[in-house]
Parts: sequence; C-alpha cells; structure tokens
Amino acid sequence: MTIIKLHNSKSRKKEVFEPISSDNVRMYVCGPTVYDRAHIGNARPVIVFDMLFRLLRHVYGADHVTYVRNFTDVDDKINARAFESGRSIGEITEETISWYLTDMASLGAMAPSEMPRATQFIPQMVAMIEELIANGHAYAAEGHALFAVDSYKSYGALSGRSVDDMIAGARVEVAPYKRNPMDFVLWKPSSDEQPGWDSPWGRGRPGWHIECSAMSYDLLGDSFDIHGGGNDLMFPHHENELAQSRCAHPESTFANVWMHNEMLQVEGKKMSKSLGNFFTVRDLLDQGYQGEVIRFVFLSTHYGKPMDWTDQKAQDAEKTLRKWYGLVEGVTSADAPAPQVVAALADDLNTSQALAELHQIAQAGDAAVLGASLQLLGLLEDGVPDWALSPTDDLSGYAQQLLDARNAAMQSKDFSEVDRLKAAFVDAGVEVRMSKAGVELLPAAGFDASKLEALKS
RNA sequence: GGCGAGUUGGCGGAGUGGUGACGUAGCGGAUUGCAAAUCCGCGUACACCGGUUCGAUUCCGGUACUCGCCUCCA
Repeated sequence: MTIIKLHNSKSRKKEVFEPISSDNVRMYVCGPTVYDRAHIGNARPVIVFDMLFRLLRHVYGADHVTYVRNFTDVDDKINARAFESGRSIGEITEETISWYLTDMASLGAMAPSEMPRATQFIPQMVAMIEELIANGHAYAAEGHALFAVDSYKSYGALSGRSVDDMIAGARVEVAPYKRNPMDFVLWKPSSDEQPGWDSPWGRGRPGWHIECSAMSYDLLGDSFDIHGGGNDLMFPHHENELAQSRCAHPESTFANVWMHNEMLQVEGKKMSKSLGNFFTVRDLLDQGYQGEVIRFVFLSTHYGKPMDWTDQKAQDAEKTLRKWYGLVEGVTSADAPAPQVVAALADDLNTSQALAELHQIAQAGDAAVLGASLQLLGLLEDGVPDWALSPTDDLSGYAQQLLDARNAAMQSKDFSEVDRLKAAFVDAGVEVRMSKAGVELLPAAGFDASKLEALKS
C-alpha cells in the first residue's frame, strides 16, 4: 500500500497518514458561502482537495473514501444580496449552487460524496449548542448563544495564538452580553425579515462556525481523518470549529489531520475589486481559458505555497497540454498511472513533481501510462477534450493547397507562394509541419478560423 | 504590535548536508527549400549576514523584502 504523507497544520509537520479506518477514509472541507460566482481564489482549495480525494480513492479504493464539502446557505451576505436584488434567498442560493457545481466541474473537480447545506442541519446545530450549554462550554444571553472560550483551555492551539494575545490585539466585537470578548456566537437572533428558526433561545439563525461542526459530526462522526480549507480559515473559523466539536464530544479528536492551502494572488498582487484584478472562474472560462488549462496552472504550484495566477502560466499550460493530449489521442490508457506520479502525490500532494514526472513519461513516449496518469490528475476526465483535438478534416483542404504549392515550388525553385501561405497559417494560429512525407496543419493557441477564409482560392 | 508563510537560473517551479530536478525562453548542432515539430548539446540559480560542519542552497541564529491572518473574505 502506498504510504501517504501529509503536512498537518496542527503539528506543523509532514506526517505519515494513517486513517482511523482504511475502509472509510473521511475528509471534510469547508465549502463556499453561496451568494455569488466563485472567484479564481475559491478554486484553489477545490482543486487541491479534489486532488487529495483522487489520491485517497486511488490508494484506498473509490468506495472507501468519504469526502464532505458543505454549502453555507444561511449568511448575512446572502441576506444582503437578497435585499439588494429583491430576489428571495432561496432563489439566490439555488442559482449560486448550480453555478458553483458547473464551474468546479469544468475545472475537473469531482463531486464530493456529500454536499450538505447548512439550512438542512439546523436541528443538529441546535442540539449541539444545547449540549455545549449543558456541559458548561456555552451560555445563552439576550437571544444569543455564545461559546465560552475560557472553558476550553486548548483554545488557540491550532492557529498558534493565545487568548491573551488576541484580546490584547483587541479588535473583537465588544458586546455587553459577552463574558469574555473572545467569546463567539453560536446562535443569534433574527429580525422578522431575516431567515430564522425557532430555538430554545428564540427565533434566530446559527453562527457560521457551528454549521461545519454540526454537519461534519452528522456525516462523518465525532472523529474523522482530514479537515481541509484555505489558510485564511484557520482563525477564527477552524479554531472555533475545533473548540466546539471537542467540547461537545469530549472523547473525540475531531480532525486528526488539518490541511490548509495557501492563498492565491493575481499577477503578483492580492486579488481585489479595487485593483481590477478580480475575476471569477466563469470569467476565465468565458474568455476561452480551458478548464484543464486552469487546473494545470493550479497543479503546477504546491498547495502549501502562495500561488500567482498569470496569463503566461496559462499559455505555458495550454502548450504542454496540447502536446500531451496529442500523444494520448487515440491511445487506450494503461490500467494504472505511473508509480512515480503516485509517489509524488503521496508525498504531501507534490503536484509539481507529479507534472515533472509526466514530462519524463511523455518524453519517453509512453502514451498509455501518460493517459492513465493524466486521469489520476483529473486532466483527462472524458477523453481528450475537444479543444485539443486536431480537426484535420477542417484543415485538409488547406493542407492540400500548401502541398500543391510546395510541389510546384520544388520544380520552379520559387518558394515565395509557399512562404506566403505558411505565414498566413501561422498568423491564423495554425502550426505548420512540413516533411518529405507531406504537410500537416494543426490548430494551436490563438487559432482563428476566420483568418483562413481569405486563403481560399 | 502578535501569529504564520514565502524569497531557487530570463521566467515558472521541485528538491537535497557533498556528482546543478523538470518545464519554458535563449544559444549551438542534426534535420528542413526555409521553417515548424522532433532529436542532441549548452546554464558555475539557490535574498543578505553570521554560526555549526571536512563540506550548506539544504541545519541553526539574525537581517531585509513580499504575502496572508489577527475584521464571520478560500
């Protein structure tokens, strides 16, 4: 059995991964709050943990891995969006969820085993809060339920902060009903316009952190193997999840391994609307960036390092993928991916190393193994994608035209017409390959069929 | 201010206490009408300053710069 090593944020070390049960390896990843299109930064954890999901399925068997990724469909940002647009909350969340699923699928991300929605787990959240109150880890105050940070002495261990330091930083919301300024909300009251559910503390809605605790408990149990998410969620979200879950289930470990992906930047800067470098996955797809190309760019940087999205990387990725797809086209994949690719992934998801191995395999010309390895990486979901296929039929007429011109030129020794045609093809984004055997025309990056029309004679 | 991450050749990006991954760009060669593609070859890169060591890009300490979090933004 392949030995998997993963960097555990909790210990800050790379550790050998040992699942609680190899019959059912369990992973939970924080999903999106559904009020708008997923931006490119949102895609990073999706691709990273999809890659981990695929690796675990490969190693433990597809039926022995459970991957849960939630939808947060109750949130004040959603309320605000509904208010602005005059649409209903349900309408907005449904639409956003379907966008999300479509966009992520186009990046080659498999559907997780379970995709729970927070609003479907309100009773479980209420039950967990009641348990916390009964255990003395939480208290009710003015329609709120609050977690008592003082009651959990390991609070701050995951993110490496002390409660005292955090209070000294003093940018927490000060509220008269809080016993400690760091105490965070488990349940908060809703106005008549806001979505709400009846509870022992009055009509209200859950705090953000309790959602993940309740859903992971319900679907994966009190202790499971891996909890993933973006680095920015480590505090406060994951710290709070951990505190709630362990206090509600004192005998549990909650997640044994915590994994965090680093953030994404765009052209060297933080993505923000004010800098004008903010864009969604949908924007990229609409601009003609292929899903596989976007995925490749993400895989080319290790998940634990900051990553920069640049157009140059996308161009390089497309070039490489076209080459590889060309090799794989028409070849039946091998049964198993290359061992060195699996080994690279098993070493804390070293996707850049895996891609380097793929270069070697391609160089050696082993198309079957290349295909199987591309599948493992999620880059060959349904065969070679259409955009990378060479539509030889479309270009065969032009190829004949070029071939005729060359044959004539071989006699006359005047190659000007051949050169003119070739330059035109290159301008239209067509790669020209001429050999004694014949002429080959391949559409490449920037292919523009309309430019070829002018060549028709 | 507190906590954390990063800094590798033109660019991207792994990795390692001692024979300079890999890709891409560039250069030279084979091939080609010329190219492209392909193949072959070519690079004294590890932010800076100390320390440990026979030897450090790799370990330790410090400095600089970049970035993230500390404000329910992945």
